[in-house]
Order: sequence, then C-alpha cells, then structure tokens
Amino acid sequence: MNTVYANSANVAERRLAPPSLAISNVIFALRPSESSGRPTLWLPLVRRIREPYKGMWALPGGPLQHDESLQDAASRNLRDTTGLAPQYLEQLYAFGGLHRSPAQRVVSIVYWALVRPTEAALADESENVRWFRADKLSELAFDHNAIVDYALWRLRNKMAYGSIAYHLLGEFFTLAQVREVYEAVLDRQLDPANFRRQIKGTPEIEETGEYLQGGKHRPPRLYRFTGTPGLGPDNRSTP
Amino acid sequence: MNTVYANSANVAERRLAPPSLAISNVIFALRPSESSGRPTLWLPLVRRIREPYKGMWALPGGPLQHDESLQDAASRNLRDTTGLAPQYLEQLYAFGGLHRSPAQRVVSIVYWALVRPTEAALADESENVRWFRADKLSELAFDHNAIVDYALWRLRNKMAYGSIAYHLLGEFFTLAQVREVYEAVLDRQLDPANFRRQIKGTPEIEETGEYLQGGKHRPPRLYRFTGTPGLGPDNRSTP
DNA sequence: TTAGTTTTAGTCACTTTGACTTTAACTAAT
DNA sequence: ATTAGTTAAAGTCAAAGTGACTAAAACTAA
Repeated sequence: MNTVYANSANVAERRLAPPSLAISNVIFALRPSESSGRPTLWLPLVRRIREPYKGMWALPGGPLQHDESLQDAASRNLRDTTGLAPQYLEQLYAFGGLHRSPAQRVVSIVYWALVRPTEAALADESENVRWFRADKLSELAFDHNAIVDYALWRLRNKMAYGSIAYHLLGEFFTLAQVREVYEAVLDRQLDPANFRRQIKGTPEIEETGEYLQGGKHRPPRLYRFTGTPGLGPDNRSTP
Repeated sequence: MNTVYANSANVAERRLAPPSLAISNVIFALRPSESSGRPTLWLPLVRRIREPYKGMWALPGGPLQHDESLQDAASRNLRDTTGLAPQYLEQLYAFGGLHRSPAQRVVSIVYWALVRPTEAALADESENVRWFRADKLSELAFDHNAIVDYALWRLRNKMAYGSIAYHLLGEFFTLAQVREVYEAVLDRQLDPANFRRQIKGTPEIEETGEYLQGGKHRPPRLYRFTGTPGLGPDNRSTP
C-alpha cells in the first residue's frame, strides 16, 4: 500500500525523522587517456563543501524537489552541477542502507548517464567540479565507490547486450570508434574484423555515404545510429 | 517532522511536504490454472481499507521504518501481509512520478519476489488478501498495473538469461517442471528435447539419483539447483 | 499384451562465433 | 614514382550452438 502511515506509527517512531530522499548521478563520458591517448571512461565528481565528508569528492546529487519526478530531478541536477544534458539517462538503483550517511538516514535514488564527448568537453569544470578516470578513483564520500562500481557493472552489462555504446559517441562515427568504446568499457581487445561483422549485423546501424577524411590511412566509412534509448518503466513511450 | 505535514488537512501544504517513502512488493508464485491445470503466474494483492482507492486491490506495501534497510523493509512487509519468506528478492525500481497518489507525493521503492509453490500454498489468504493471476488483473490502485507489467517484463528478461526459474520450484524438480515454468512465464511452448539439452548444459543444475515416482508414465529423474541468487549491489556477498 | 504417453538420446541442417587470411585504399618515407 | 607501413573491409574455415525432427526407453492403463 502506498498510503502514508503517519497515524499508525507510535510516538517513539514519530519522533524520529523520516529518511530524507536524495538523487545522485553517475555520469560517464569518454575522454582520451593521458598516457595512451585511447578513449577511456571518465566521470565528474563534486567536492563536498560541508559535513559530513567535507572536502572529499562525491557524486553530483541533491535533494528531490517537490514538483519534479525522479528523472527530472536527475536531469536538473546534472545540468546544475555540470552543465550537461545527457544523451542517455536511466535509473540505476535506490540505495537505502542504514549507515550510508552519519547521523541522518538518507535514501539515494541514483541515476546513471552517458554523454557525448563533444558535450563532455564543454562541461563546467572548477575548483569543486572535476573529472576523474572511472577506473582509478580514490576514496569517495559515503558509499559512492560502491555505487560507481555498480554503475560500471551495469554499463558493461548493457553494453554486452543492448545497443548503448552509441550514446557515448557523436552522431557520426566509424566502426573502429565503436570498437574503441567497447574496448574501453569492457577493458579488453576485440578482433576488428569480427567486431565489424557483428555491428554491421545490427539493424540500428546505418551506413552513410560519407567517409572520415584526414586520417593517416584508408578513410573509414561513417555510420549513424538510428535506434532509440532503452526502455525503463518511465520512458516506454518511445518504442 | 513528518507529523506536521501528515496531520495537516490542507492539500496544498501536503503537496509541499517532502515526498513520503514507501516499499511495495510484487510477489510471484506458480499455481495451477483453474482451467488447464498447468502452472501459471499468480501474485497476492491486498484490499485497500482506506482512501485513496479504498476498496481496490493493491500491491502489498507500507512505509519504510527508520531502522530497516530497503531490502529488510520489503522482507518484513512480505512476512506481515502474506506470511511469506521469499526464495528470491530483488529491487525492481523506484517509482516517483508526481501524481502517483492523489494529494500526497509518494515515492515507492518496489521489490519483486519469487516464492516456491509449497510456500505459496501456505500463504495467508483472507477477505483482504487474495491471490490473482498475474496476466488477468483488473484495475488496481495507484499505478500498480504499470508496476506489475514492468515486474513481468523483468521476470521474463531474467528468465531468458539468468537462472532464476528454479526459485519458483521446490528443492527437487524434473526437467519437465522447469520447462513448464519457462512456458508459463514466457507464454509459449518449448520443444522438450531441445530445452532439456540446454538446461543440462548449465553447470548449476545437478543430477540426483532420485526419480519422481507415482506418475503415469516413465519416471523422470529429479534434479537440484546449486546456484546462488542474483547479484544486486546489496547482495553481492555471494559470488 | 498392447496402446498411449512421457522421458531421454540422438541426427541433421542452419546459424553464429572466434581465429585467421587477403585485398583495398590511403599516407609517409625513400 | 615507388615502396613500405597501416588501417579498412571482405572473406574463409572450423568449432560451437540452435531449431526441427526421429527414435528408443520406460512406465501406466486398458
């Protein structure tokens, strides 16, 4: 039942504050690694400016406003903290352990997002907002390391099945670029020829007449993704 | 404090109150269909005894207590309302649309559960708690029809990949019984020979020396499931 | 004893997958 | 201008997996 049980709670329980509700975001984007130059996964974090965990890095997030849905809250927070409008946004999980935050009980509904590299390059960065490599994070505030781990697990999972990699790329891309996304996320090399065969088998990938010029070698053909984002219960309107 | 808002009779004030947090459960179990006798999916619903949606059927659920995790709250509610201790319990989704409940904003964190038929048979049933066929539900309270639809989608999805069907069966089962589970959930016939080949290929299925006696035909061998439940972020301790 | 039914094993064509080879098309160096 | 080097793109081949089907084995009921 979804009704509020405020009346049925006994006095002792009523004195305790109800858990507060917050939204957090795990935002993935590709950036070239400083060392190899190959694309790798990065995510933006914000520095906490108050207790608890003051000074530590944490996932962007904030309280849920009364007039916005969960998804809207995630979108807004994304825009507010990083200036990003994600290409892909999906609910990850609701974290509600008892001791996630000292003193106050917080239930965090976490979303995960994918943004294109062009957008990620424009993202606000400042003293208190910075991008980090997703696989080389230091200790974060709260349980945010575990949350990022789970988001990475979901990303790898969805990548292996669904067609999600394209949301990390621009509108036009080469098949080698798609392969680099897979290699970055799955963290292993893939055979170029076999990978190409598989990708070309998916109907959501469309050949364009264009070729990527300016490279050092044979110019690769450009492709376009014509599919739609995934289908959670909130956005099943797009079939 | 929550009582300030909850006791307020003013709807406008309640709109501004922080959303209240509730837990709901979609509980699946197999029961023989009245018509065909073949196993089909059923779930327990509770009748609402107060507004809103008074008199209508709804998913079991209730508020989140201050001293229990989300998963614990789901377990407890399951036990309280139906007397069940599920074989499988996993978070489904957090539903937080603005108008899910009239007057008050409610965010529901929904869990879904699988229970064995032996347990399901023992479940409490009363004037206000009854089991219904999952594919023949009437109009439920709130957005609970959509929630059940999504839970069904997840169940079918997980069934197609992971080894989850066994949580709807007892400790020992025949391969034909496993096939019946798949047929009930996926709602299509499967070739017995090919299905058997596939299931026998999974390492989590163990042959026992026992055979199911008392049937009308050749006695089938009994098997046992040796795998572990799925791995959400909350229960990744079992690898 | 026989007919009927389910369990269990096996066959065969077709598809998919991983490893590998070959050719095409371009740039950079000689 | 030619050649070496590199990537793009297509193709080959064997192994593994899948769907449709056949057939034998093992039981009950008539």
